[in-house]
Amino acid sequence: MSPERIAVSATPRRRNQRGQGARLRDELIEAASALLAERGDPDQMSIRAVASAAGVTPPSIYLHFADRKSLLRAVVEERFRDFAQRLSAAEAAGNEPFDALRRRCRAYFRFAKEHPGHYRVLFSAGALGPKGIGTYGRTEHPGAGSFRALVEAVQRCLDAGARDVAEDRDCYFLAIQLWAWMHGLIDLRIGKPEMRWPAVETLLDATLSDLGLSG
Amino acid sequence: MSPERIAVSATPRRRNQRGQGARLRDELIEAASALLAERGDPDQMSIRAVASAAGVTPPSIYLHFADRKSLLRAVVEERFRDFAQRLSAAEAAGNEPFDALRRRCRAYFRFAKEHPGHYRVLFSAGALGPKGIGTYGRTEHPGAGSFRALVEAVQRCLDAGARDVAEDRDCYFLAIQLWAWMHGLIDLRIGKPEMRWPAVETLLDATLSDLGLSG
DNA sequence: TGTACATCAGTGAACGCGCGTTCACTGATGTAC
DNA sequence: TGTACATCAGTGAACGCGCGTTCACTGATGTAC
Repeated sequence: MSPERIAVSATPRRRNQRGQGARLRDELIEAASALLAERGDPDQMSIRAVASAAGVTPPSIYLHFADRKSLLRAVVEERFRDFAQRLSAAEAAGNEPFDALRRRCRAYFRFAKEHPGHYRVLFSAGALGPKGIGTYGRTEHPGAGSFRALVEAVQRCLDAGARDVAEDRDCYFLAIQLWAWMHGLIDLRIGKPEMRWPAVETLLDATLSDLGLSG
Repeated sequence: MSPERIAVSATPRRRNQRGQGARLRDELIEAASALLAERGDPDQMSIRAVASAAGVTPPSIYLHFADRKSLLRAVVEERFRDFAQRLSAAEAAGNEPFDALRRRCRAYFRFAKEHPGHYRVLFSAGALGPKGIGTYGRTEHPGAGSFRALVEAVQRCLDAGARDVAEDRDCYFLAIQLWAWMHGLIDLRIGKPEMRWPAVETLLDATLSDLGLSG
């Protein structure tokens, strides 16, 4: 019954060779990632559950991470890296600014659909409670780069002649509007799956058009 | 140190008079509401914390609620009622459809700003985990009425001549766009307070205009 | 009017659980002489 | 080549904690006779 008892690997795991102890670090991050994907809640990523999923006893986690928060932080950074890379790759496949922006947005929705647990951990308000990751202090937030990339993608659309009705809105303002809208749609869909939701593609095209960011 | 030990009322509470036992039910809902407002996470609303806040021992909660989930459900319904009433009252102060819709939206943002903890419990994806409230089954979701009211407010704008460029979008589609956008903005602001956010009023007016729903 | 009794609004102690973290340890493997 | 030793990658047991829920109980208050 107790979830930590569920063995993930049938083979009970062989101790790493001398000098290869750091491998466990990666295995722990991977196991913790899987737990977050499945549960979608950082509180559920317990030291004991991660250890069990990695086929190891709880104290061995402390050989590689100072505490639970450090492990969580490492996992979140890893997931943000993956997220950023997917979106950039998708955008790069576009051959002009409007297409590129649209591809970036579609990749955003795709990530959320394929990894809803991770999406929630990265972006939902609930992820940052007293037991969450807390503040990042003076180091940059691991998702900041992706937001900058979105702002730049919007700017390229403006440069290409979007919103030709002269407006007082800059790329930052428009990026906030677009991001908030995408996030809200995703978060509400996760939280209220019983509602009747129009297709994401249709909604995205409509919104890009409303914002004056379609070709 | 243990949070449940923090006495909320200095006077240790007097037992209700005979026949007035049901009063504790309301006191428990109120205490639980305060906890949710403060913590913003249903998992933090523990039986023991609620009991302590109400000045009562944990088992007495079971005199009025079958289990933790029932209590949580009762609190959420209460908060949804308050939410719906505020938004309707705000909308009613408008004298034409565009103004009414705008007032409804502003009241939505106001509720989230004044009660961020409750907002998260009502609307954020994180609120519905395995330990959350779960599904409402065949009874209507307690927030359904508010969404219908938004759809109707949008429809009145359409009737009043919004989006005169003939469009294929109906009031439901537009309400989804608007709601997703409002929710995303609120949820991101709660989760990423370190970012530079434009004023909500400015953003709302821009978005209503983009959607063709301003007068 | 007085008293036995029923009811009501709770209480106190206990249960088994999973949690983060600590500490002393073990046993295999490599290295120095 | 053989052996003592150091190092490394973990383990096993335990700590104190808060949790949801249960059970038998208590003591004040109203009611029947």
